Amino acid sequence: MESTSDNVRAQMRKGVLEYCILSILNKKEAYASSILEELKRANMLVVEGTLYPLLIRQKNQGLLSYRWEESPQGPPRKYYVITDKGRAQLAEMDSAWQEMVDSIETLRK
Amino acid sequence: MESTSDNVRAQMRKGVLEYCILSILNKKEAYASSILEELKRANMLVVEGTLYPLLIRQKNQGLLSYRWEESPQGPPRKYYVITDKGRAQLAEMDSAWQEMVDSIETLRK
DNA sequence: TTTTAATACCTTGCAAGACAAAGTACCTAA
DNA sequence: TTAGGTACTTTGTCTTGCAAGGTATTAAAA
Repeated sequence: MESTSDNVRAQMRKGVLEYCILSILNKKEAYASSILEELKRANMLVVEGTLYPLLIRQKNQGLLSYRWEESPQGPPRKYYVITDKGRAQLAEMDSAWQEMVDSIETLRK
Repeated sequence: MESTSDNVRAQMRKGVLEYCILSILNKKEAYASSILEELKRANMLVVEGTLYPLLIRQKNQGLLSYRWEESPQGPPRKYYVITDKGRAQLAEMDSAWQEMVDSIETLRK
């Protein structure tokens, strides 16, 4: 049982997820599960099957790097860190996002 | 020759296109080519191969209807009109959009 | 009267990506 | 040694954006 509203939100989230990930990692390095929690807090819910491939793509593009770190409990964590290239991309995304907000406002009048 | 910036913008546009179409048609009925021009004016450039299937999908969902009208020059035009269901969906999208703007702001801090 | 150009709509095939679901691996405590 | 929690990864499906090519109508030029 899923509302229309959920579909709408899910659809809109697409394309901005990369921006969200870079935004989160720009503040503080993080591992996938903690990123999921932060997205949840911001009402930008995403699932594992979406996030993991996305992180790998961004890493392959040189926007992120990572290092392994021991966990207090459970298996080691893969901490992702934003790179210089990632920060440059984030700056571009800031402009792109602001432009899109303006465009929508124009269309809505 | 395409800049990174173009990719970023194209990526972000995805998922908001349906919102743009409904926004445009909420103001005034329009045919595909005129919708393309309005999107271009708002810097939300889209191509025919994206727009036509999208209009058909929205029509099949009952968000739009259409009627044929003679053109002053050339073949007849298919004017799309937003339906009551389409307006309800647009209202949902307004909330969804505003929430997303807020979420991004939260993430960017 | 054929050809050209402009306008308009539509379809096909490919590729990217979101997601559900299932799988692998590590660690601790009962 | 099994159960449960944490964490990362992969597979398969479905949707959708888009390039490219196609069809149809009209009017004006050659």
